[in-house]
Amino acid sequence: MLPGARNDGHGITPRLQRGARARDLIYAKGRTADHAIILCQGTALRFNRLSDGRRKIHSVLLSGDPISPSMFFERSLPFSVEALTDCRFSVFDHAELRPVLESSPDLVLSLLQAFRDEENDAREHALDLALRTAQERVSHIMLGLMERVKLRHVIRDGRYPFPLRQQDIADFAGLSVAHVNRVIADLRKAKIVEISQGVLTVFNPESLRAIGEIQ
Amino acid sequence: MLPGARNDGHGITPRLQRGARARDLIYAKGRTADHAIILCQGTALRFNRLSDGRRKIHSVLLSGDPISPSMFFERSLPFSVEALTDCRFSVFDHAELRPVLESSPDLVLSLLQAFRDEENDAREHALDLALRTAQERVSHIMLGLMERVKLRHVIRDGRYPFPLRQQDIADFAGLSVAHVNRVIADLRKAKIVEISQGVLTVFNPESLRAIGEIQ
DNA sequence: CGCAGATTTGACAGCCATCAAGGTACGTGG
DNA sequence: CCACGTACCTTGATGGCTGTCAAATCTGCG
Repeated sequence: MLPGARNDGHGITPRLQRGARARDLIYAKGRTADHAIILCQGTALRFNRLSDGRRKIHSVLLSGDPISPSMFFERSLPFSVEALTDCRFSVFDHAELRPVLESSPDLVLSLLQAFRDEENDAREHALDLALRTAQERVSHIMLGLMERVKLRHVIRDGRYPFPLRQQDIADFAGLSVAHVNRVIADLRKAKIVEISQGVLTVFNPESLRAIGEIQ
Repeated sequence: MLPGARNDGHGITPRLQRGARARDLIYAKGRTADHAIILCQGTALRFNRLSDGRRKIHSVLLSGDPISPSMFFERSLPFSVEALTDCRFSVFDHAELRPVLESSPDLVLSLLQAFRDEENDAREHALDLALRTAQERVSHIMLGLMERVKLRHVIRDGRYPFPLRQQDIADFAGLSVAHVNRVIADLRKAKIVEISQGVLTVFNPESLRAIGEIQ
């Protein structure tokens, strides 16, 4: 199925299909936008940047993810979104969305559920940041992304597409690049995982889960 | 207005009014519950506990706050809730809630907005944990609570009701009690704030904001 | 080839955790 | 009235995890 021919299963046709190159800004924090955006292809990052240049990545977006559930009824968001790889995404106008939402209770329900998932994610992430070590956080990030990538790709030989650079992992896990590098080096030396050319190879998933699995 | 006489402004009457003593568990993580709970009086904590006993506080609930927006349409939550002070709360049955929600679009909208606020809160909190120092986090927690308490109480002489113990602040900020104590001691020595008997006295709000205000 | 971006590594420092001990306030019971 | 227990706050000593800074290496690409 071509991206241009897709809809969301609710009979809504996107007004626009658009693309972005890796590192392009898809949405700038606070910018007014009367539309919702859903990622169709590629990987993107939700993040905030502080005045001193430090960055916090809130989540990684994969194909099928909306930029944010809020964007279905809000005109601006409190974070930015940037393409990590080349992306394609669909744009849905608020004007066209509103009547559909108002007449479709189950669409509203999936919106509520999307919000619930986002909130649970954010809470779990905060728990990680507060209580887990660097090793645990990095492993947990890998495991979380692996789970989601599995739903979209056939995985062979434990090789997962993994487009995050070490700087991205650092900004996600609240660590310095140097330390993320050391953590990954340790995982590599222990023959648990290896990252190379945007591919995460998992040699020992049990050990990885033992370190990064929550609860 | 008596708590028992309150409703939420949408014409829904709570099925039950209930109370809890300080330190009582109001809701246990994962427990099935076919109702939503709204705090009417007192202060409560949303938290998770790890198997090793460590605790992460996700947020502080004040009067008027729902235990969680999810609870309006989910049967269980992924965290527990405990009374910090003596509390009163209202219980709304799902069975009675559902038809009201389905027939009232603006109620659903406020639910969506509540979710948006929760998510933004959680994200901002994660950013704090990832990028801020202990001083900044503790000050930020104080400022956030002060803002919300201002909406509910008349504040005189910079004296805010503040029921969190140092252990609670630690579990909220992802710090050890010992270090929270040192941070608070520094703030006291700098004549910025003082905590005593559940009252936070702010001597120098400008300095506090200079440390803990975000952006 | 040469450049830019990313990864890797080492030396060093600092923030904060851990552990331990003591202090204070307050209620309870003898 | 005092002894005692409990909960919470306070403080010091020590160490470790992780940040900072800097430089070298690697990689892809024009």
